[in-house]
Amino acid sequence: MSDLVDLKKLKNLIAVAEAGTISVAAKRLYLSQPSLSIQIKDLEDVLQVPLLVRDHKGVRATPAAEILITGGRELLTMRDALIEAARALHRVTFVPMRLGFSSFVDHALYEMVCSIHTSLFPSCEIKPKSGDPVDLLLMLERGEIDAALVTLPASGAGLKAYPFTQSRLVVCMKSNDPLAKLKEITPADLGSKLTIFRDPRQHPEAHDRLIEMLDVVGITGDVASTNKTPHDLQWMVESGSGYALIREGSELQQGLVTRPVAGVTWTVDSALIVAKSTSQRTMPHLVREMRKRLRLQSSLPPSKPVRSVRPRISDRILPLFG
Amino acid sequence: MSDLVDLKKLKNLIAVAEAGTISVAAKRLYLSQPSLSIQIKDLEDVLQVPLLVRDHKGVRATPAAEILITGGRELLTMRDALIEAARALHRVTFVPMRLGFSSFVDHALYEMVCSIHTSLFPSCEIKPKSGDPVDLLLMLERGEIDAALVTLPASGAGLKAYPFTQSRLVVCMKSNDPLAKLKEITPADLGSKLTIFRDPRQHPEAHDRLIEMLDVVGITGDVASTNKTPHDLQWMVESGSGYALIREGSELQQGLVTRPVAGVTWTVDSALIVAKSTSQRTMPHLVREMRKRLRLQSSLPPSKPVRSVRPRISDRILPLFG
DNA sequence: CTGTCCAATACTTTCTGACTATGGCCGTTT
DNA sequence: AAACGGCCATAGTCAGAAAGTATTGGACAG
Repeated sequence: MSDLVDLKKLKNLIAVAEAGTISVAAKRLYLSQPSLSIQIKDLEDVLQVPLLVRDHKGVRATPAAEILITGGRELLTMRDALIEAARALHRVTFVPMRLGFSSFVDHALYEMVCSIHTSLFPSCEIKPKSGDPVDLLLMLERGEIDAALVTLPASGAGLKAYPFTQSRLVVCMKSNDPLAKLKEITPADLGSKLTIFRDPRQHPEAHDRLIEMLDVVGITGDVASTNKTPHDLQWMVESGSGYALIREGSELQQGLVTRPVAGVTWTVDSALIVAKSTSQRTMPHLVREMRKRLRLQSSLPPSKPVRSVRPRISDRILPLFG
Repeated sequence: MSDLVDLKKLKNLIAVAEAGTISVAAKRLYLSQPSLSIQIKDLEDVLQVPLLVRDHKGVRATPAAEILITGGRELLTMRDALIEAARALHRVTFVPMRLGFSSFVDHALYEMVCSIHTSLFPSCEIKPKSGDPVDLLLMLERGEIDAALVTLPASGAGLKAYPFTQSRLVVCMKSNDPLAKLKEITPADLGSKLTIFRDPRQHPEAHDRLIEMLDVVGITGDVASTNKTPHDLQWMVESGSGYALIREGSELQQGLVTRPVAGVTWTVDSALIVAKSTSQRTMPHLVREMRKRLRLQSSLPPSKPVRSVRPRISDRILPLFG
């Protein structure tokens, strides 16, 4: 019987008791409410003991559950100590995780990757390296870094991409621009004023695709200004040299606004690229946990029919590899 | 990281260390060798510590593994105590498991069911009830028993069958019978001497199918003697009133032998029948564990192309239910 | 050499576990 | 009252984890 009670279940029971309701606990645990309900029910079935008293405003732990909770906490700390002891004995230090990131990747995503990795592997140091996607991919192939956060498309020998987030692209303009009065911009409005771009050399594939997509709606992307960072991009807009496409929800400088483009939905995908041959064994766990957390909060806010920057469906499934 | 180390893995690590080789431990744990290898490897990857020193004659635990093993044992006993405590608090007694069985079901199977159930749920009493399949199924439908071990086919409203074992049927005869000199009997040899049967009223469906199968090879099953138990069946054979079909490998009385029938492979399936609505929440676990144990040792010893007593494939998948 | 024993790898299959959607219950609000 | 909102439970579906099979490779022992 005891094999049917594992530490994960105990941990979740504790979380439920602490939260006072299953739904709240589920949120904290990045689980759905039914999953957690079922876990508790399984415990009750196996032990044949009621653990929670349910009422309309939540749940309360029964005395039996209290025992399990205190004992469970003890077990959990003992397990941690045990692992600590075993690792200390060998005096092993984790090989640091060398994480590359492009400056055009959402900072929150980068933070999330770091925080999840350190919460999973507290003693594993992260060595961040910022760089251009094209360079990062090369470094990955050479084994100089373990993973990189870049925007798709991204390809390289022996690399695997795990798409994490998808954001809509919107037009960035000065707030006193005449077009800023409109709720939406039509492609025609943009005319030839979409001139401010990210430096194509940073990510040639992404640039080509973007130009391609613009072409589809009749916009010729005249690259007048190329920029190394999102910050520079906004400065250029501010200085009045034209419009730029940026990630919806980006933090904006004073005096700038963004407007969606009517009739199209351009999106940009951020992904973690990992070399299949990496010696970092932490990567699969990191990816799994990231996916778990992003699952529930995913999906773009509904606005327009979606049409991706990346024309082929296959890209979404296997954006890269050769 | 610690969430990636669960008690099951620790338990298996302990088993490996105790066994000295992964293969042996796998057998004891009713697992395949690769599964266990992978589990250990996962642990080593997560902890980034080598746990086993492999050589050609097995494995040896590293110091780090020793720590995990002693600590793990402690954790396991603490968990057991914890569960015990929680259950004791509520003074819950398991509702006993009422298990029916037909006397024509292999006794070893019955023993196995009981031993697994009590090893999973030590404090859950088993109340065995022997009876005829037809009666047992009725009792199941009425909720008077929780599960029954019978031979297929078996059907009933709201019942679900879990086939466990499949045995070949062989002809039982006196050892001084002229046919006993042959290695195999042909259906023609049997002629009309196959006259000793199980009481058809005990299990009408099974009887009908058997007659049907005999008919296919041109044997008319003249039911001259009907018997309530396998024991009685053998007595009848011994007394010389004819042949009987019995489960291969059955224990035989003095003076009796069995011979396979050439050209056909008749088999009999034993299954656990469970009422879907039973209040016994232990049943799913019992079934799962039984399947796990039978998986590795399953499959009939190769002898002849197989042809089942039960004519339709669908029976194997869903032998019953209405 | 060849056979045996053990562990590791590659690939496939099974089944757990998590999700979505929905329904019922109970208070609170309009 | 009726409608709404919060909470838990159930049903049904699906992806991914875990287990299995088959095979390879290495290291003796005969």
